[in-house]
Amino acid sequence: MTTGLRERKKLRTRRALGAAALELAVRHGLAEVTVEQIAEAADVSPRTFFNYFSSKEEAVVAADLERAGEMVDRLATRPADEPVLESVRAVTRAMLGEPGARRKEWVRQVRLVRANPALVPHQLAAYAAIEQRLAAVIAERAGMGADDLYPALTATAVMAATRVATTRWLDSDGRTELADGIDEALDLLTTGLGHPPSRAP
Amino acid sequence: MTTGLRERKKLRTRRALGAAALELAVRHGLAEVTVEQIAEAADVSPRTFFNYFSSKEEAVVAADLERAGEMVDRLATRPADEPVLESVRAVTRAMLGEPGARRKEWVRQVRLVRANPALVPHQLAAYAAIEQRLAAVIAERAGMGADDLYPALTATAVMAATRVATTRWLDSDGRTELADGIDEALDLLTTGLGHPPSRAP
DNA sequence: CCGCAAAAATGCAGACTCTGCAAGTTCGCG
DNA sequence: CGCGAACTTGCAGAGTCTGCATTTTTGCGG
Repeated sequence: MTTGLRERKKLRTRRALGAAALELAVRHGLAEVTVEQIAEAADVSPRTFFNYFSSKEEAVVAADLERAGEMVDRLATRPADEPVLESVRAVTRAMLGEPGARRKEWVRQVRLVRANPALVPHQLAAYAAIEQRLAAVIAERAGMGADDLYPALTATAVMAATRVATTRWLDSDGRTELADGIDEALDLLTTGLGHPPSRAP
Repeated sequence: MTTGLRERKKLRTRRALGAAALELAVRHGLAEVTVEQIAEAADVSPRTFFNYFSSKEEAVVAADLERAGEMVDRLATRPADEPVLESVRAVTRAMLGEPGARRKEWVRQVRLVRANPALVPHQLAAYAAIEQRLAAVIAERAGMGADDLYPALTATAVMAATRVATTRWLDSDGRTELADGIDEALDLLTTGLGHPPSRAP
């Protein structure tokens, strides 16, 4: 087992801090929340907070980073001969299907980011970190290096597709299905962006 | 004319601050530079610095934001019946061709970002701002709304392509031509990411 | 040319962020 | 058990960033 009591406790603390940050930010507004409050809510000292995150923004975004990381992990387990974008499709649908309380948490977080432009840079930074890992997975599939153009570009494009679809879904305010939006975006990437899609079917 | 003396002076101050921030960061390392030093170098008070930028990171990245904005402006002047990705190609080549001292400045800046991960979020935030405008231009071309999927996704994808190509170009350390890399990336987007490109020609 | 109202720049106080360092505490391995 | 590594914590200090009141510039109409 890779999980000593030590590691588990650290993870719990980390999550507690992230959750507290999100909770407080949603309730009082990001700007009104101080690191001291977050630390107190998670029952650690302010100094300890900074041992885990370098800012409250990072803490708020941490859960999403973890989530995206899990997505890449799952991607790595898909059959190697499946086209990459198909794998993404499958994993996305799977993750969107399962959710319990985590999904609600995620939606709150995404909404918070929209409401606080100050969070955007941090969210993007988190995604950028994931992109690296995603590129590695794609590269392996394609039998290329992680720094070849195709894997790198595909990784960013996939993240972009997800982001755009998510944004549109939020804007639609429940009138669309997120998984469908992501499918549509992935379709566009698959067939190429050379021309606008012909009129809706 | 839209440019009163007032506006011009403001722009000059803004640029002076950005340039000073970049210069100092390159010379002494980003972490070693304080807002006070930047302000002094630009001959304004520290307080004034914050009237223009909300952090030194933002100041460092400002020039690139301006540059990207110019790119979108030029894009808007291309013939409306030209395929979007072709327009991007043309504008990119044009801007990469012209440069005088500005290009060197840009390269320094991009290198600085690579060396300081702390800048990544800010760089990405700048690009995200541009994406909005880019999406609007693309939407107009395609006769769609700026929040339709195609324009939004294409805009992010184009930015992503540029970013990836730039990164790869930097890594290649002068052994490749940036414009070629961007072309290649745009080709991929045009033909679709469904399959890895067949072996090199 | 003059003087005025708007726009900018500035100084200052104060709250908060974040880091290094030097203790304490806790955990798990032998 | 008992020790060393890993964590947490407190503290001091430099720096960031904001609001507010004040002073300086600038553009304009008379």
